[in-house]
Amino acid sequence: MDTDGPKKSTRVTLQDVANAARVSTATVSRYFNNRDALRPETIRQVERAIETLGYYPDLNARALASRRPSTLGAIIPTTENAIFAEGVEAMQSWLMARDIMLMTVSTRYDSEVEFEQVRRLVAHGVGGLMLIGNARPAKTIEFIRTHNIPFCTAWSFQAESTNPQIGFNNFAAAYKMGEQILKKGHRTIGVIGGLTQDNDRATDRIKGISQCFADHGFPIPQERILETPYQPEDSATALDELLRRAPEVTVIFCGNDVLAAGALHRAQDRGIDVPGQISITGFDDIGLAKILQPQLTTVHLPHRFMGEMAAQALYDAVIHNEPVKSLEMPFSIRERGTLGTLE
Amino acid sequence: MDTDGPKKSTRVTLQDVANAARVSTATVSRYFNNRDALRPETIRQVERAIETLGYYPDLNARALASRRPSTLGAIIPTTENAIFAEGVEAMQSWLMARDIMLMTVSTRYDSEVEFEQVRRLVAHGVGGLMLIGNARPAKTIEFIRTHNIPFCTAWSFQAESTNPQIGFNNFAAAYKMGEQILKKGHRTIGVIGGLTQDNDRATDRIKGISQCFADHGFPIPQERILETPYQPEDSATALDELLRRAPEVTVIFCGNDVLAAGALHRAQDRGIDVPGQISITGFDDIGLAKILQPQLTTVHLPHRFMGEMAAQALYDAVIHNEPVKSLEMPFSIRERGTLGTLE
DNA sequence: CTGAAAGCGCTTACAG
DNA sequence: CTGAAAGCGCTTACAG
Repeated sequence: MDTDGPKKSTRVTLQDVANAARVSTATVSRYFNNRDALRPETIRQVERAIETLGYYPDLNARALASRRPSTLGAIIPTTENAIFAEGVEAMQSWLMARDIMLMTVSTRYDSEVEFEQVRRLVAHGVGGLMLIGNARPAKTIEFIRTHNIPFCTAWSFQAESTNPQIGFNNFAAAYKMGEQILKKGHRTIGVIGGLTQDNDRATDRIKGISQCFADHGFPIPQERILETPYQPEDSATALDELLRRAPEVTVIFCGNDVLAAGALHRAQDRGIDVPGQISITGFDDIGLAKILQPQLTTVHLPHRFMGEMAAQALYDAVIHNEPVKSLEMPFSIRERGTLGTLE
Repeated sequence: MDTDGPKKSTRVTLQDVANAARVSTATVSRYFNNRDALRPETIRQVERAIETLGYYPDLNARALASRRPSTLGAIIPTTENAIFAEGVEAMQSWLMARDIMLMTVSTRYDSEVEFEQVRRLVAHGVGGLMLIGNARPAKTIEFIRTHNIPFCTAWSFQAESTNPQIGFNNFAAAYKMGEQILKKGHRTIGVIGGLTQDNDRATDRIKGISQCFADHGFPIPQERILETPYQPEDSATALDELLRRAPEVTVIFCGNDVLAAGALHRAQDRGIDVPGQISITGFDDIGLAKILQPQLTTVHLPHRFMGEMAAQALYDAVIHNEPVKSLEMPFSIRERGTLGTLE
């Protein structure tokens, strides 16, 4: 089988294939990268050698030699709930079909951790980077630009941002949900939003619902707007606090589905009928929204589509050297069970 | 700043640092890998050069040259619900603290996809691999062994398996849940399990609950055991079917929390009180279990601990050349709201 | 159409 | 303690 004396490594290399096929490594390389340049007969020889040796190229070595990266990075706030999972999964599938690996890491909603993750991924040779949202210390984007790495942000689209963005208008989506809530007759609203620090999605969603109610003549008092970490327990606590401060609210706008689930759970625990006594709305439309009882009325987002578009934008940037262009994604309100009509 | 003429690449390399520090690349390399071998003064020179140039090592090139991998792979059935997310997240954190990147990919519960993912990760140079469970076509493990890649399986621990496993005994856990159910007075049970094809967790859980009820004199008729994909909708459909076949059941053992959530949701939709009229149990104790109303009685697993142990086992194997040793993890029953006492 | 050779960014015996 | 040189597994002008 092995006619060239002892091999030290267990790994089958290009060189091994070249020896077996009695051609140069350049030719074997061309088999993978420029097959048209080879004679049919040569192709067959190489093919046979690859087959019998069970050769698989070392993609890192290829990336190093060709200066064409084989990995991209996605940095998301959390992997532990489904908010980003579906989009990232779609992104990964799209890229894998093109032989690019997506490295996904999380920040726990901490912009310092995010910065560390950026450096780590760059050190690991990612050719492009997707980040979530636009709010973060300037040094992070500076670092990425300095290293000349194509990037985009996602899950947010802000006219005022200079980042390439594949996202949606969180302000407008929250505003629209506000109109829906108003249409149902609600006038007295509470808000349980995510922490707005370095989080433009949380910020814009709170701004959107606030602006909407203000525009319609029902400005939301500051004490009815709560910020909380993204854990169901935190949201449950926030619900208690909100009801203490303003027992008169008839509806609670939550910054995402996880917060809505926590609030719903606590309300039901306290014997409050949803939506009979209090309505609750979510945001994101993750799988959870349809498992809850009643199902969540929430903002639907095109998670998979957004992931694929981000993948494509980065791919074109890294492989075809195109600039990453922004793309605004649509959203819509999904009316389900937790938003009731008043009187 | 740059005294050595024009640079083509934008990337700062070891060579650049060596030039700036007026030492050889070997010395700069030693700064990272064998600092003790350097004079304090040399260290300072190199440090300064690194600082001013903003140098970060290319970890792939390092891995190539040192034959020490910088990445590990985790292949899990799905990233879209939280079943594996917490464990993998813990694994990733543990490895990152040691400068190893974890590449996570999913199989959609398809063992052919899993095989493809193994090849892909190996091509991308992972030094070790974690797979979920022990049931899969033989070629997958053969491929891994042929390539001499350390691996372990997780989320399952079977005495009869020859794989290195960092997992728990699914059979015993299901059996224990069965005892708990019996203790509550239930005798007529239905089962909604996951698809058992190439899935030892699903298989062992069904076996465990079946054995338990049989041992206690209440064997479960075949038609009261349903297998279904892991989507809440599938589970909802399964509940309907189960209730059609056997309206007399007082409790439903579900193969995991997502299935339990789907069954719970459908039951409540049909106006069935849980646990008043029907009890439901889950498995895994993911975050979801505590958001549902009532909260799920389920099997608690040490997700984070299991992830960290898998990380450590693989790390020791890859870096210190130790064999991967199996480890059986504990489990426990979490009594919450969905399992009621019969009369 | 194909090969010899240089090079991608590192590490590591081997000398001194 | 430090450097010159070979090598990790690939790709790609450059010749022919």
